[in-house]
Amino acid sequence: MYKVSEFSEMTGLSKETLRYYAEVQLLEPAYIDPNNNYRYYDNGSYLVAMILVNLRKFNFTIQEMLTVIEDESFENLENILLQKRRDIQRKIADLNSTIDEIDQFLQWGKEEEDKC
Amino acid sequence: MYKVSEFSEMTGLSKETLRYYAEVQLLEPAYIDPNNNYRYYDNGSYLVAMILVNLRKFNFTIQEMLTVIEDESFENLENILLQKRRDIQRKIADLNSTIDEIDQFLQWGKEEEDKC
DNA sequence: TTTGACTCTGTGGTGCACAACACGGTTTAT
DNA sequence: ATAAACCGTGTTGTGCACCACAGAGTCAAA
Repeated sequence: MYKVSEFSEMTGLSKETLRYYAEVQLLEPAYIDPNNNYRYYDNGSYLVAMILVNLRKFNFTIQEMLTVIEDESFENLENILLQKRRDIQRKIADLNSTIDEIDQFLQWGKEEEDKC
Repeated sequence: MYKVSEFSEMTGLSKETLRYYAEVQLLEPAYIDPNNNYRYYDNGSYLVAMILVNLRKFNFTIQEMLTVIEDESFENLENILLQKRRDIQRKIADLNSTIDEIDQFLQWGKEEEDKC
């Protein structure tokens, strides 16, 4: 059983983040001492935390992480990851068309210049 | 001279956005009636508005748009657009590496599965 | 002239994911 | 026993780019 500071160092998640994750029921402590409300985490928490750290890298929102965690069997994790993968590819496509639009705008600027 | 409603329809910028842009001195009205503080826009405002609408499409922040507008000659517009273009390509690269990481995570999941 | 449409100002809210306090209680090491 | 280090709760703030609303004044057409 680890206290927040220790668990924070283990996981790389700040104490505030851990508190926040507990609040939104994303990563609830394994045990809470009823005397002082101290939060304690265990190795199970650590596994979940590791997954969260990864999902965060993938730009998952809290809501998305919740849907992953709520499915305790992690059966849908793969599907959600694949969905996220498609989202990212869509974003890339959007950015590429933005680049095209910028190029058109630059071209338009050049034509205006030629007119002068 | 156009009043906000008319100018809003012309440009596609909402009245609130126009007010906000006036406030941050991004697009200041051509004339403000001192009697009632009504804001009036003209064809010059329209040209600027058209540029802003485009820059917004390119995900420019207000700050970035300000740097464009403050340079009245628009001499730096091309440079700024090219810089933005590079930023976007960097973002694309980041997203691609995120995809790689997702793929690795998926692979890791499969290996864990095999162990069972 | 009346009525409806328009305009202004000022203020507060939005969403996201925490960070940063202040204040007070608790634990731990010496 | 005492001081340092730790923990809790509650609240506010952050950044961005607006949106929404209330209340009041103003304008334009019939």
